[in-house]
Amino acid sequence: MDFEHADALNQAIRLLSLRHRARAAALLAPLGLHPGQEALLLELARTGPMIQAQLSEALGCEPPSVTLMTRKLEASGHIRRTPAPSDRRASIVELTESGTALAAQVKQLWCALAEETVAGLPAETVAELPGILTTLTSNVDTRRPRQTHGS
Amino acid sequence: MDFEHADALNQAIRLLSLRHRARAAALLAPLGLHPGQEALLLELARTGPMIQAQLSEALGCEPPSVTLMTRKLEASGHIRRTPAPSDRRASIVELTESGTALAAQVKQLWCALAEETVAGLPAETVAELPGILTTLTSNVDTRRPRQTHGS
DNA sequence: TAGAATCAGTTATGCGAATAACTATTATGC
DNA sequence: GCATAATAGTTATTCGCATAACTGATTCTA
Repeated sequence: MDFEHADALNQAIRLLSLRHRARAAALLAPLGLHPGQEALLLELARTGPMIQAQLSEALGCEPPSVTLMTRKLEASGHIRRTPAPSDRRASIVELTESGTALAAQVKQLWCALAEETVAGLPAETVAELPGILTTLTSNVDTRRPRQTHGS
Repeated sequence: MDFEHADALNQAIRLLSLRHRARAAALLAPLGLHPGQEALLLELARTGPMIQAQLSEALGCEPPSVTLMTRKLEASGHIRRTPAPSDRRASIVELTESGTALAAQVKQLWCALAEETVAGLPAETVAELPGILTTLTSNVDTRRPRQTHGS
């Protein structure tokens, strides 16, 4: 691949990151959330209470990041951390009532953001987009080094 | 769009950001660069000397970010900042010899990264990928609100 | 069962990037 | 020409995310 195409691709990914995150930040700000925190709330809403190591795995970020995010979400009252009975090293993280309500709001925002993001694209492109992006992601994934399609 | 699809898309974009950036960081580290700095070098290599406001526009990030990045790249000797003769507010940023050589290395890495990123995708998907990503980006762009294809 | 390796979580630190607030310069309008 | 607006750049602060180094708890093993 020549540099022109390579740069177009890498630059497009970099800019999409910036803009999509900035747009998410703008939508989440009225809820008092910073981008990244919504993923934690949504994961808890989807899967239920879990320990931080599982959150780290599910969110695809490192444990220290989870420590800081959980601390802030706990301070704002959206999650609760309780010691795990079977493992005194671990903390069980779960949504509070406030957090559950907030997650429901985030879900709506999330749909609006996705629709806004793919506006103007043909439906079939939209349909295959998640798969394409997932392939790209696993191609450059240094944590789980390969395993493209989960078949 | 229902939440399942919306979340799949938003999450895929978020994860691609994290992983692509992390992979870029791993490739750039041996050159002494942090991700984001390579874009500045490549822009200077492509367009030539320019002032920071133009860099901010070209890179799609805010002026304070440019201030910090230019300071660090200047400290490591890859760029040079000289006062603009016609405007005493502005600084002209240009590559040094070291920066020019580094940019050439970055170009090679950039091609390798792009090829790695799109591995396993059909050629026609790869061909339309930059356009799709650019559309997504301008759909959520809060700086230049719309104007998808530059026709 | 004692020692080693592993694992959960935290702290410290550094980076990119953002906003807000500020200085200094240039351009504009009357 | 002078007051006002707009522009270039910086500083201060905040956030997410990363790595490195560490503590404490658990598990494996010899």
